[in-house]
Amino acid sequence: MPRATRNEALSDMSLEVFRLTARLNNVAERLSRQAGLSSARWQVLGTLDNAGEALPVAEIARRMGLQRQSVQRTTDTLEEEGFLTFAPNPRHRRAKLAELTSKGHDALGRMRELREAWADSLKHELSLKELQQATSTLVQLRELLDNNEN
Amino acid sequence: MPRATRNEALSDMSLEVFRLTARLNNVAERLSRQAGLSSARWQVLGTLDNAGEALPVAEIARRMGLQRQSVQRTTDTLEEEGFLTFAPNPRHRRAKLAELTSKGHDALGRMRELREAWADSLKHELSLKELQQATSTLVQLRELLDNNEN
DNA sequence: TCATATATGACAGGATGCTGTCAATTCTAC
DNA sequence: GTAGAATTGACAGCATCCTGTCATATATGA
Repeated sequence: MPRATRNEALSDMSLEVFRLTARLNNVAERLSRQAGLSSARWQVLGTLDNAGEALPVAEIARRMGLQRQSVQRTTDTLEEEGFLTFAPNPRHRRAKLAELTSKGHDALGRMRELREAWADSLKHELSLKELQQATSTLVQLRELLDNNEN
Repeated sequence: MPRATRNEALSDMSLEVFRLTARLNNVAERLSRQAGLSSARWQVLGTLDNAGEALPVAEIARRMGLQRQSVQRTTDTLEEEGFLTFAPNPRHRRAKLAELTSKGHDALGRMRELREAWADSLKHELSLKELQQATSTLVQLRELLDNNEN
């Protein structure tokens, strides 16, 4: 494959990722607002729920691929609003463990309904295979960027 | 295709798009800093260059898929720093036309070199076909979101 | 023509990403 | 065991996205 062509394809994909991100964020903001959340807060709660256990902030950040300090603020807000609480961490005195409250679980349940309704309303021609293949390519690129520190 | 499976694939892809965006933005910030730009400013200049003609701010925003006001501030900064200028628009008194200065062209030239060097250093196994197929899927989803106002 | 709708830029404020720095805590190597 | 490295949270500041509102300019339709 010609070098220039490959580079151009990479560049094109990057620009499209940026464009799509804006749209997806808009959708996430609109849906999550109906549950008293935002896109960022939803993702933090989702990460916690997905983990199946209480996690320190730094660990949530790693799983989301964001900086510690970005997640810190979001998590603090979520605690203030009662969506999660901090429990003592027997393995680290400072790194308290964030865990969902019942209010947090309720909000996530509501988000699941909203997300399903939204996805169902999206009449699209994209096949499961297409979606999975595209996702796989995105994952490969992300892992490459993570490992090479490029 | 089962509804739940399709929805899950959509959700998985969305989360991966968010993760990849963070990495791509990091790369773009690091590269563009070397040319006195930022990721956002680079994209604005690139959009102007790609258009091949002077454009009002609102038109740049449409092409980038961002809100007018977001691009406005970036463009104002670029003008202050001399990367572009505003020329009168014979077709609209308020909507002045942004066009690259020679400093803007120089910066973009430098960015092209930096981008090529970066892409060349990225030893990856991603085929041209994979990249293009993934991009095509992303485009389809974005257009769907644009048209359905979902 | 003229009233209304639409498009544009200006300005302001909020949310959330980043970076940098510091102290507290834990881990690692000797 | 102890010194230095790494991790973590706290705090602060900046960039850039968003939204909302306003006045101005243009386009549309009766």
